[in-house]
Amino acid sequence: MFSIGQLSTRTGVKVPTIRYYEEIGLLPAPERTGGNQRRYGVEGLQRLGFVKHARDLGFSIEAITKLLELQDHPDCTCAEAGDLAQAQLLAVQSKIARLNRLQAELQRLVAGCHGDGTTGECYVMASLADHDLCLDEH
Amino acid sequence: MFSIGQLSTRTGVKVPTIRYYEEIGLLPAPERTGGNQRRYGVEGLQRLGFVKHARDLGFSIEAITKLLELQDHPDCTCAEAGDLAQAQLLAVQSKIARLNRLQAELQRLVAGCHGDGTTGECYVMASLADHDLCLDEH
DNA sequence: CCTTGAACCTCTAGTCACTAGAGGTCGTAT
DNA sequence: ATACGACCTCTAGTGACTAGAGGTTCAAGG
Repeated sequence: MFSIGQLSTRTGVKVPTIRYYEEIGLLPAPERTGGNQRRYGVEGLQRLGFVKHARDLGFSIEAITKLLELQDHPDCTCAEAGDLAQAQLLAVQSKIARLNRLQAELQRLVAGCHGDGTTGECYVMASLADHDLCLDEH
Repeated sequence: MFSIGQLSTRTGVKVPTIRYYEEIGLLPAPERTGGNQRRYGVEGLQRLGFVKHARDLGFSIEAITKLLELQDHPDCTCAEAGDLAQAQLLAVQSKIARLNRLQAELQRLVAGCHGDGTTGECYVMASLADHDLCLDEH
């Protein structure tokens, strides 16, 4: 049996976050001691590990809820899990593309600034004020 | 003079968001008509354009507040603006690195799923449940 | 057995950057 | 004069937590 603190150190999920997950129904309410403290079994640890891992991969709580439902009904087809992962992959890829564009502009912006003038003639400020100075859309 | 709606269509910032920016002090309170409606001049339009552009580049409201202060005192050195842009660039780059790692794992995850089994034997589910199946840390 | 102190409990409120909705007023075109 | 869209304020909600107050329980050392 694990206390909530032990679960926290083992999974890397903070204690208030674990309680929050329970509150929103992502984790089932565990047993309690006579003094009303949470005690988790191995299955609680595993479920939280699953949640943590999926969160690290950027899955939303909503998506994780669906994944957990699939996990609880292991005879359902796995296509849906694949779809969720696929959607997550596309979201990640579009974020990367967008960030790459931002990176390019920020690099241009930083390169143009020598830190030796006043903001009145600063390329960073001018570029932020005037979108037309950007090379591409964002 | 522009109404809040005209400002919205010209900058692409939604009307409630403009009011929100005013509320938190990012935009100065504009003039009002006799009937209490906001009327903006060109400088209001420009300031909102600046904010929009910086937000699109991922600057936090806090950072934008600083940038606007710098803009309002154009005789200060621009080094600080450069620092903010530099910090933003580093943040973007680390996000990109992280997302690239996630992308790799998600691709592996999606590739391993053929959508023809049950979740009991699904690679997606197994991989999410067991972090040890990951190739690298995240 | 007793005490100490860290870990636990609940509850409320705050974070960021908005977004949604209710219920009412204003401006402008016909 | 009358529509009707755009505007106003205010409150509350979003996601995914985080922080703090104020109180209780557990486990280890004496």
